[in-house]
Amino acid sequence: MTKKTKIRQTGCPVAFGLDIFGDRWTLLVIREIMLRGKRTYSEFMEMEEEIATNILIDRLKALEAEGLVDKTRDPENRRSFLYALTKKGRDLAPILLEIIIWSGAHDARSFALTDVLEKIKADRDGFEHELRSERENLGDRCE
Amino acid sequence: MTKKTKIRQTGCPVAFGLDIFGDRWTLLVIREIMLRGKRTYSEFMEMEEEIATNILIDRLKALEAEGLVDKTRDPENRRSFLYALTKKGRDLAPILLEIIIWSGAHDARSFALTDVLEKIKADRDGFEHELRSERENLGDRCE
DNA sequence: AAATTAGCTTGCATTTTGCAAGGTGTAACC
DNA sequence: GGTTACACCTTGCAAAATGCAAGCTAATTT
Repeated sequence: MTKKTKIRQTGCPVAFGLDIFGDRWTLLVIREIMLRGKRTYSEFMEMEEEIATNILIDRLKALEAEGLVDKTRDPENRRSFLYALTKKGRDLAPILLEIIIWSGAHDARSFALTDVLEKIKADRDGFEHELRSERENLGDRCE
Repeated sequence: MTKKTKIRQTGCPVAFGLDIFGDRWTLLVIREIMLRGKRTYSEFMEMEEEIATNILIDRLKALEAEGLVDKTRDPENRRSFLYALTKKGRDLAPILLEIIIWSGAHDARSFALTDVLEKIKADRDGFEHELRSERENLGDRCE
């Protein structure tokens, strides 16, 4: 993992959050897990934004180190691992939803995840609760 | 301004948002304006996290270019400029609030902005509305 | 036992960040 | 009106992060 980016010990919650997910890739990995039900390295590699292998593994290790994801062996495929969000990771749901709402309002070209945006608009709290629930494979339907 | 970071034309609202504020500094500048009522370059330079001058001006220019802040001459001090959030910028309020909530729940050391966190807990929608309102000097009291 | 799959590691070029010093256009002071 | 100070930057360079391509290892399939 690339040298841990300097932590700003100012006690500010905004700075704390940015120290963990304030970069161009971390929240995209979270998105893949939370909204598209992805769970493995190879599935993450399939994301549209073409993340580089070293960046992906770096972010996965950082997320694991911060306690946002758990990594376990896939019992059904011993050469694969399963990455799953912890509660701390699932608690990012509202942040992700607010980003989607903001971009939905301010970017005409944000056509992906429109099903998600519709769900948010229809029942924000219900959908957020769904995302935070522990069961897996939730987001498979999101496009 | 440093070469415009590559835009990911995937149409994903999460990626779109990250293209604009997915770095370690942009949302801290927004925080200074929105929660602490700061308006000038020198006031931003006073932030606890010690932003470098070139990074600050780079982010201010990017925010202006993206239409999140307006830059005007200070009518009362011709050598100063005033940076103010546009509606698009103020609409980031919920994202900032959710980050504060998340860190408040997952970082014991996030002691700054506790007054903000209390306000959010007491009346989330009211406080968000207050932040989104057009009048200035709102956040002066936040610590 | 050869090929394939899944998950990485490594080396190197490019880009961004961070740090320190310097420069420019008001404005205030003597 | 000359010096000083303030506010806002600019520039040069080192360090770190990102991006790209190739290669490597262990588990599995053929």
